[in-house]
Amino acid sequence: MADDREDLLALVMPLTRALRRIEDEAAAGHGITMWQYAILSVAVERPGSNQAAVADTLAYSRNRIVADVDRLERDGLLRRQPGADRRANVLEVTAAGTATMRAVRADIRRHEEELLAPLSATACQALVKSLRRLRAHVRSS
Amino acid sequence: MADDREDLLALVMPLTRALRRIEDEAAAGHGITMWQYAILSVAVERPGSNQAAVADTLAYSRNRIVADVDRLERDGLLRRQPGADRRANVLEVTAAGTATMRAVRADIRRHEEELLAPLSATACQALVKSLRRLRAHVRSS
DNA sequence: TATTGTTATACTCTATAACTATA
DNA sequence: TATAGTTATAGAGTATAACAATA
Repeated sequence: MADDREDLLALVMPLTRALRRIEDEAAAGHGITMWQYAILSVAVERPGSNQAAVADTLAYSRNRIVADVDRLERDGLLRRQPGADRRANVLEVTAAGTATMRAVRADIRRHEEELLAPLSATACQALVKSLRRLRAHVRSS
Repeated sequence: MADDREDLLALVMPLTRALRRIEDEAAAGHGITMWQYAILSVAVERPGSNQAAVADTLAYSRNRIVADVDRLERDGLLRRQPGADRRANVLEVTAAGTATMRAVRADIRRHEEELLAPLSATACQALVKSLRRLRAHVRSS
């Protein structure tokens, strides 16, 4: 009853905040937002995805992705391509879009390394492994 | 360059979301919000704290805490006590407030256990240890 | 009938700035 | 002058509902 262990949320939230800031700043450094970077990432890694699929993968919103895709298309980082299903827009990332995505990702990786500095290589591997397991678990429940 | 490792944020965000929902629902189950539960927790664990100190501890806002303290005081879970510095309100949790806080915490712990189920006891300890180290690191930077 | 993309709307959360009373 | 608490306001973020085109 008098369980005085610390809340897990209080343990994880500072880390999440720091990671969020890293992605915000890295994306802003290349003229896009964190969500736009995430959209480019998924569109590159899962070619043939439409807007709904990308939004669902990111646990993002099918409404809000519209404005982001508008912006990415206007800036020439991505194209809406008609697919077999003529309702859907297949998101095709351009060469410029891929380059921007990779540049943002490189910046993110650099700052993530600094953040992980206090952990040993094995501790870091164990952390990633545990986080992957927990993610799979919360997704299936 | 072509660093194809996954973003840490994408790894941590689902976990944070699940923990956030656990706390939201546990607090709502006892008629308060997650932030109000967090305020009660800090006020209990650090007696003599004023509103600013509690807000800072939670990385919350000195503005928004006002309405939460209003609500907690109105419901008899907490009192604003004048301290030596008459500008400051020392937050004194009532017996009812302590009971509510512990009840919410017990519900949170129960759901946290379910969430951590896929990890072994040693993996769980290692995870908490690594998260504590990372939190200390991001706070000091 | 259901789904994709889209738009509009409202609601919540958050950040900023100002004000008061004390110090 | 600086700080604690308070209030008001504006902005960002988010959720919900509706619509047209297509399946």
